[in-house]
Amino acid sequence: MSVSTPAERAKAATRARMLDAGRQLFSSRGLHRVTTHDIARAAGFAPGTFYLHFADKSALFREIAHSTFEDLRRRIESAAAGCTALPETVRARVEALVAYADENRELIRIIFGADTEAAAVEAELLDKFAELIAQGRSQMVAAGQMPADVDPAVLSQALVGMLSRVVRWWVDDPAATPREVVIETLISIHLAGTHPASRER
Amino acid sequence: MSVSTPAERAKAATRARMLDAGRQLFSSRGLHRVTTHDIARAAGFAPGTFYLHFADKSALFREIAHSTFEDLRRRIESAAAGCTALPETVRARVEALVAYADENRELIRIIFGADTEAAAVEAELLDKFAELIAQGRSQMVAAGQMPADVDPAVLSQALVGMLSRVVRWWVDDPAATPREVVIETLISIHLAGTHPASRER
Amino acid sequence: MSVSTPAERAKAATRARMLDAGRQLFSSRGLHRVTTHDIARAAGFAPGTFYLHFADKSALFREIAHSTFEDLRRRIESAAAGCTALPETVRARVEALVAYADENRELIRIIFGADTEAAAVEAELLDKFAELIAQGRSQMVAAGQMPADVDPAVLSQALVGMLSRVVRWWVDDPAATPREVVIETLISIHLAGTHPASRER
Amino acid sequence: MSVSTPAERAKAATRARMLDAGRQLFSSRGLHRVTTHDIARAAGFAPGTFYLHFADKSALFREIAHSTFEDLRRRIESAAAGCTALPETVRARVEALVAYADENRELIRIIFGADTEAAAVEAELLDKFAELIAQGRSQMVAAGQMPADVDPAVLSQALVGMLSRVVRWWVDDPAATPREVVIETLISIHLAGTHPASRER
DNA sequence: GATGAATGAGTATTCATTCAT
DNA sequence: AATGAATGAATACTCATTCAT
Repeated sequence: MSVSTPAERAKAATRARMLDAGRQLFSSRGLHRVTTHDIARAAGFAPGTFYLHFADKSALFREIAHSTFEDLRRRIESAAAGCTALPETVRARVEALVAYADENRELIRIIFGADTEAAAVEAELLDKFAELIAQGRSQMVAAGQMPADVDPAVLSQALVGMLSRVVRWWVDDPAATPREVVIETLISIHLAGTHPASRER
Repeated sequence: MSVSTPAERAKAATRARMLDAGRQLFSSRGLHRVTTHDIARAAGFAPGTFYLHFADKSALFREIAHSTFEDLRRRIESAAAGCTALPETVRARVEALVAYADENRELIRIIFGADTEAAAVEAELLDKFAELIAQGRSQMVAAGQMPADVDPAVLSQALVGMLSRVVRWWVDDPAATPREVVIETLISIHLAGTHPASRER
Repeated sequence: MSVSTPAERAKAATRARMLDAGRQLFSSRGLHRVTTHDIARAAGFAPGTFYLHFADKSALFREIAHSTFEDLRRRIESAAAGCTALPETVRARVEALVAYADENRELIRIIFGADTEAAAVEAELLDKFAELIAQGRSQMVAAGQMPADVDPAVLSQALVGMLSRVVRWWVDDPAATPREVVIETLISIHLAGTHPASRER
Repeated sequence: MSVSTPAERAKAATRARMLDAGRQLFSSRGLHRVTTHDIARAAGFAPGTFYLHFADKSALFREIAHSTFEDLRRRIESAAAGCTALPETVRARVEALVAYADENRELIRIIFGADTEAAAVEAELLDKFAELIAQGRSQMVAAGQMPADVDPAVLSQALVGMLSRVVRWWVDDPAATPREVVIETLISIHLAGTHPASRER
């Protein structure tokens, strides 16, 4: 006994083609430079058909973004499924994230927001910020201290910011930095952040 | 004896009021949900007046974003001006950043991009990402390893991501986390990231 | 069995109504005193509908102007189709031009520029008109006497200026001058211009 | 006793500079691509000053166009002042017109409308031009042969159209046709038109 | 289910003109 | 007489969304 009628299957297929078209267009042009007509046309349908499958443009966008994110989450979790020790877990997760980014550059732009009109300005500013930090770093040569009290919420946000920023930055020019370097660096900061107490002092 | 004519002063005042209005509106609504009419009206002028002072909407936005960033940069650099040792430098910088964020919540949203239509979705996703990481962390108890090879570019991006994300996250609900906790956490990760070699191996 | 779908027919009908509305409005008010809203409203549609059928206002204008001109050209050419001798050809052409003007006063204002910033389009059309005349002239060389001191390019421009000006002037107040007088005068100047050598010297 | 106070002279000078600036700008860009700000700036004054001297933009344009036309009329009339016979009169007038066009290419574009929405003004001027020609014709009746089948009004319009079109066309590319060829051709058509009876029938 | 013509609110931008200084 | 900041009406063009077929 089939769980779907032919009509249902046809509808699902149309929906899927719209989602595909949306993914492609949003990742290259961003949310507001893509019209519902663009999406319908790219999917091979008339403008009105869009609204037979999605409430509005942002509903499609949300669906794409969330489903992409769930994909990524599954990848990360299953990669670390068999790991018990911390370092292996971190390594597995970071490797999964970077692999996903490498394979799905456009999708990374959707979920980590290389989107938007303001993105150009924001990117400039964050780049300046990176320079500022890099300059500071070059002056630093001595050893640091690491207190034991690391707030979990702040830490999470910090790691999110670090991972999303690095991944987003890397997919724009993957040739500039070998994948392994990205992975090792992320792992090492990750572990350092989560285990500061393990450092001497 | 003033170096500017009354007309020049009036013009500069109008410009300043437009900039203020823009800052306020952009920080709460984002670039494309604000019109040039909105800005002019909020500043107390007619629509056309906007174009007497700015080439277009994005020119105003860029000016606000860049000048705000320069403010922040100055704050950070002068805070660390007298420091020589690494830990003090890092502390001074982080404290300056967090203080600035605390005092200029709306501006932080502009320069670190809480902007945009897609921001809502992006924020949701990054929050899920944060949970994912937090969950993973709670399972982790053992010590990590830190390889010596930390790529400077990746590290910069990682720190930028970390700092901007944490600050942006914190200003949305500063009451939830004491400022000192944010500062100490950022410093400890920062130092850990920049001094991986200091960990035992 | 019709070759067009109902939708295509509806679209073509809308287009045609826009063209009609444009012809009417342009001829009485000129290109820049007519808005795309005016045209859409006069045709019975909403403003946005205009852009479903024309790229912009000047595209509509060009289409009206060029198609009108082609109409006129066909009228003139078919009127002179059977003529072989010069005087009959000239008479047939002039009569066709004046008849067209009499029947299509508003259109004459559009193509011969009773107003407008549409000068670019008008210039193109008058240049085509000059070519038309030059072509006619080249056929007359065989049968006619062409003095060496009449430059063909200058002559074409002179005849274009004469014909377009007289026709444009006449349609503004056709009652003031009988059609036959206009025709006979144009013919006599035309022949004189093309046959100056026939004058006694 | 001076007829003007210093203040009056200053005002007249400002006015004159505005007129000059207008002439230059209108001839190269046409009526509606020049703003009152452009004119004031080019004349070295602030925007508001424009309205101290002219009621509005079109008043300035009309003044420029009419005074230019009066210049041309004077040139033509004084050139033919001493002529009594028809052919010499026609020659003198045509030579004066072509010489003026050659020396004042930009001004020709203003009065004979190489562009512009200034059609209303242009139409007035061409009507004056037609009168000028008609007047000349009435003087020729005494001396010349005027056939019954040439309507004076139509003839005037025809000559106006011919002369203005040829002159306007020629100034756009004077190198393409020698001045003498233009002159001789215009004269020959002009005489043919005014003396059609002289043709053999 | 699909179509696609039509909608109409929304918005950036220009510029002739005014008027307080 | 000159200034120049401010005005605000005007307008082309876009696009998410609807609905009759």
